[in-house]
Amino acid sequence: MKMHLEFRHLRTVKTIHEAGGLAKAADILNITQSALSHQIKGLEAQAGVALFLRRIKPMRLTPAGLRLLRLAEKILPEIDAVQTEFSGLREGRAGRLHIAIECHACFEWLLPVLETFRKLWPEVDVDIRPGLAFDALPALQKEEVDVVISSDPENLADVEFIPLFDYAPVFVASSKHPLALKDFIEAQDFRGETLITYPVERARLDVFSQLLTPAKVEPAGLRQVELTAVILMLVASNRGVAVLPDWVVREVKYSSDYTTRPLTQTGITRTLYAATRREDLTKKYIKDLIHLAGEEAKNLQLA
Amino acid sequence: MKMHLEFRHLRTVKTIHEAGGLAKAADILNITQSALSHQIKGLEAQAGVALFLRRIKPMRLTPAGLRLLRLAEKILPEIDAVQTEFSGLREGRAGRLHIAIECHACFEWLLPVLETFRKLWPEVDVDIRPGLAFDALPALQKEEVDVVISSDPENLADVEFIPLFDYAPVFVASSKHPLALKDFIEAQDFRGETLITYPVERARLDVFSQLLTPAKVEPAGLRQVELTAVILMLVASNRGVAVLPDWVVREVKYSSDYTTRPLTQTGITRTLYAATRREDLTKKYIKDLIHLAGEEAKNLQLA
DNA sequence: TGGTTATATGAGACAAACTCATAAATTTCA
DNA sequence: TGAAATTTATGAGTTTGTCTCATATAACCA
Repeated sequence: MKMHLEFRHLRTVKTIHEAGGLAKAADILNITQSALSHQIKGLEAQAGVALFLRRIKPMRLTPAGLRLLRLAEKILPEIDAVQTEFSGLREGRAGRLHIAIECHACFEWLLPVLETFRKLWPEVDVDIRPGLAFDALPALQKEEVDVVISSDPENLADVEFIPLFDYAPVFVASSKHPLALKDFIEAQDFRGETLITYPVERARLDVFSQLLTPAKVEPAGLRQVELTAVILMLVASNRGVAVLPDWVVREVKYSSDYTTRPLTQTGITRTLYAATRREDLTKKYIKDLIHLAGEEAKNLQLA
Repeated sequence: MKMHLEFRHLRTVKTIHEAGGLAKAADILNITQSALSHQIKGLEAQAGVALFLRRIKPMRLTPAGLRLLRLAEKILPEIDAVQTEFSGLREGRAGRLHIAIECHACFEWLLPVLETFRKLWPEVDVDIRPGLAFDALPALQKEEVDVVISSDPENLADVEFIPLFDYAPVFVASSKHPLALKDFIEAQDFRGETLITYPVERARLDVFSQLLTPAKVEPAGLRQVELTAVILMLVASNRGVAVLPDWVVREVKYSSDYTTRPLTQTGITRTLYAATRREDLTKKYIKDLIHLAGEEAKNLQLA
């Protein structure tokens, strides 16, 4: 004997209890009194227990019925909460914004952007996922993340790359370093140096993809460091050289013992993009994020 | 836009998630894959949000779908718990046993009985309600209580009075009290005494209903005391006399400074009954309670 | 790219739930 | 106490929604 309880039944039990009678409850629920009578009769038959005292006239709950009432009072608000959340989603107030960043240094400007965003869109679930920095675009397509920050746009059917701002990867070295005397730095200059980079594959590092790999130059040494601040400290104390986006060295002032130089005579310019699924471009909060990123970029350039 | 969420949907969401696909879930739920497809399509239409990623092949939950999954995982166990409780009720293992006691002294033997009962019937919700000692029988008929302990049986259509045991209301007085010298006590003997009783109406007190009211005798003083132990203390210190069921004075030995005497030459014998709704007589635990009460009574008589 | 697996869709069958009309039971009030 | 009013129950018929069957479409994998 299996009981076929449904939300309808819980709502009925709760309403009959609160209204203090079948007829009034029927009125509240916009349903006939007959329907309710049939409904609870069916429920009682399936449950195998009496839920209401019928001998009494405005009918009341039995202990078993009261148990069901407690269940209703626990469960129904949960349903309502979910309904409310969903209405948020429908109306674009709520949603998920999980961001994958390919460029390791992007924390620097992304965190303040997200701090602002969070206040504007309190119902949006924000997160940064540096974990899948390698294959972020497949993750985007599989809807595991919603935005990918990248400087290597690809031509994909369902993904749109929106330019955020331009930046220049610049050479960073200790002020006492011999190369600090040069006007600009070329690939060859790295030959005798220890290069400090973020711990990601070479293809994702501007130094390699834009300079060293094309010139087939291999630095004397390599060292991988997670944090921007630490990279700059190591560079300042002349333990190696690095290449970082210009805004990083402008913004972060952990030490003044390093100098920056452009890469190549003309300098290298790159563009940072926000990649999203085409369908998500209609979402206001996605557009807002991109806008905020642009604003933040301006601040950084001026700094 | 109203969302018509039902338990069925929660089960579906949960099963699809666990099975890792629509087809497998359909198999587990003993339903066609088509039905599930229709079901979630309908749900998504009404909710207005996508619950599953259809671009991916074994389809997966969207964030909204995951929200629903969390709801399912919270709610479904609650349902199961209630189902289990109800099956207990159906099979007579569980139920409610709320007892109203008209006779105030009955705590003395009822508590140990219930202690035993509780172990035998762990799923029965036991309670004593001394509050409605006055109109206990209407409460029984309205299913507010399930058993009434009373010594005044009435002839009611739907209520059955089952004799539990006989007892004798006996006179209790200080050992130093002049009446302690008499072989038996008559109504007239109360004329100069202060009578200590439970705080209930006269009609419910054996002294009045069986002795004083018929004889039109009024004691010199009256004092109402809640607790049996206190009544006996007061009697022992000669602050008044009392009439209590014989088992009380046999069992409770708070003080040895009091003596008991029978009421009238022949002694008065009364019977204590358990009143229940006729329909409840089929319940095993009700029969068991009555049986246990009889056993306890025997112990008291022997003590 | 073609085979395979997984999901979607449409039409019809079926069952559940509702409405309407009315009966039965309980309470109220004169 | 008995008639009126109120409240719940019941049966028949209709509507609504959910399921199945057959088949189309889409994604995955080699």
